[in-house]
Amino acid sequence: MRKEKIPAATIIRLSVYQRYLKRLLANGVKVVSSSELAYEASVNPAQLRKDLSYFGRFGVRGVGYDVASLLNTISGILGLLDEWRVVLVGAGPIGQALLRHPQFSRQGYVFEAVFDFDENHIGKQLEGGHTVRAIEDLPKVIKERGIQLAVLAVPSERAQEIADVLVESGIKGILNFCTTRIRVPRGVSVQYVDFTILLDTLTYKISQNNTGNKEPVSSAKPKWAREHSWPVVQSNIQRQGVSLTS
Amino acid sequence: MRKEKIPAATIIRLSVYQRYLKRLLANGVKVVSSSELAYEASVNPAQLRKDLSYFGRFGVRGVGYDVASLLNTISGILGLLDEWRVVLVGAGPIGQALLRHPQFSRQGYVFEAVFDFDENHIGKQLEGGHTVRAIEDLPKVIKERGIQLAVLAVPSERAQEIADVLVESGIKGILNFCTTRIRVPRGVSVQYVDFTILLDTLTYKISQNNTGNKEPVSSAKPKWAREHSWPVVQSNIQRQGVSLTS
DNA sequence: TTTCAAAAGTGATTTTTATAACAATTTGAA
DNA sequence: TTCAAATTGTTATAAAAATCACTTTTGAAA
Repeated sequence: MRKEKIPAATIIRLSVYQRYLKRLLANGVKVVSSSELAYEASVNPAQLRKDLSYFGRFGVRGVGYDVASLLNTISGILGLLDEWRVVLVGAGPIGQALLRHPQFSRQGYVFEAVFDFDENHIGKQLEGGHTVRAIEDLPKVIKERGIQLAVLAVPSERAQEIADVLVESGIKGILNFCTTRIRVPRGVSVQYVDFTILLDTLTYKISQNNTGNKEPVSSAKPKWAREHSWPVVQSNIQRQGVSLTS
Repeated sequence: MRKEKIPAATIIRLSVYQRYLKRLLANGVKVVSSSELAYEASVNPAQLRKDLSYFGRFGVRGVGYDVASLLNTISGILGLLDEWRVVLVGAGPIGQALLRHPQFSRQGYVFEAVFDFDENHIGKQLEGGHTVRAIEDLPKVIKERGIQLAVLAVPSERAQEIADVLVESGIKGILNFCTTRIRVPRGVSVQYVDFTILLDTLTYKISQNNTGNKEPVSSAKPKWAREHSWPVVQSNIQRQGVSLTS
């Protein structure tokens, strides 16, 4: 079960499972079955078991998974047992909104420093106690503190230029809110957050439906839904990626 | 070439192609080859040609694609030739940042109204001339103006509840910034924007690299990169989805 | 004209991913 | 003890998607 190539979609699903496991744990649930957890995450239970099987055997047959222990296992796989420090580049509306987004700290991400190249922003105090610093300080801060993650929220025209600086300084992962594909060397990963692409896929679907060009819908209830008699809302995570990684 | 099932990833790539075509057009480029455009979008040129072939034949052999015409074609496929009106639910930091995000209007999306259930927000004037309205007004506004798209940026606990209202009111597509999977009936689509999931995939990769558990890297230059002698930075869009649609 | 290089379109093939199906294990009740 | 129900782990199968490799078309230079 080792050594096999692990689908990118599996990692994304692990993150979703992790989130629901946290909620179960908070609710005092001790044990969960693949069917239950898969239902929460809107995936096929066989998929969930398969996803886990890439990494080992964590359940008890006939019983299910221990919530606390599976949560810990998945967090470990994702590398989330420790805190991750992140630099934010770009203190515009999106950047500032992210600083205040509770989900980041809840998941163990800590914004260490904020940078911008706009003279008007530099030196400004932001909510949360961050002071906007000049891009020139980036390499120093990243190297000194050994930071590996960056959130990139600058105007798209400057995305590549900043990405180069980040990579040069030792950043290993970039969460990119810009609308340009950036190029990074092997060993550095990029994930894109691209709202309008997603909206475009929605408009595509709506347009299809409106023109009567309906998707061939398999109206039958999928077999796995019958494992339990839950209402079917097939909103699978399959193929969700947004990978764009390199 | 019609009637075939169209991969979700194809639609996402169309959106990426569209964006680069816009830039080419703005730069006065008249004609582009599949290799050039594919390089910009970081995909395999055969992939691009195949993506287009689902919808028709738009190029000229030996020549390439007319930029203006292909842009128009793709925009039409995606349903982007008209303006789309959107309601925003949730006037928190993320929601407000989105209102100010230029990419939306550039792509033809117009925020028609903003809603929140927080008494402290309701009635507040936001930059851009929007006044925050109470959730109670949602159904009326959506129905009266025939709005089909919604951006959902409320606290996750309330996501499903609001989604139900949106669906009930006639919304056909939801861009969901909440961290809960929402359930919607067939005919309604959902796209998830989930920052921390993406960060988690970055930490996974970084952790892998750090533990020496490297991905099996195919060090050879992919064949398609040899079509032109460009430097290879394999950051494919393949499998990017974030679909989670229903 | 003829020839050649460029480049689209597409069927065939390969790769990747998801699903199904079932044997193995566990628990608890008869 | 034995049996039945629950539920995992995993192999086999199917589905989906990406890539290749080849054919066709075009335009331009010789």
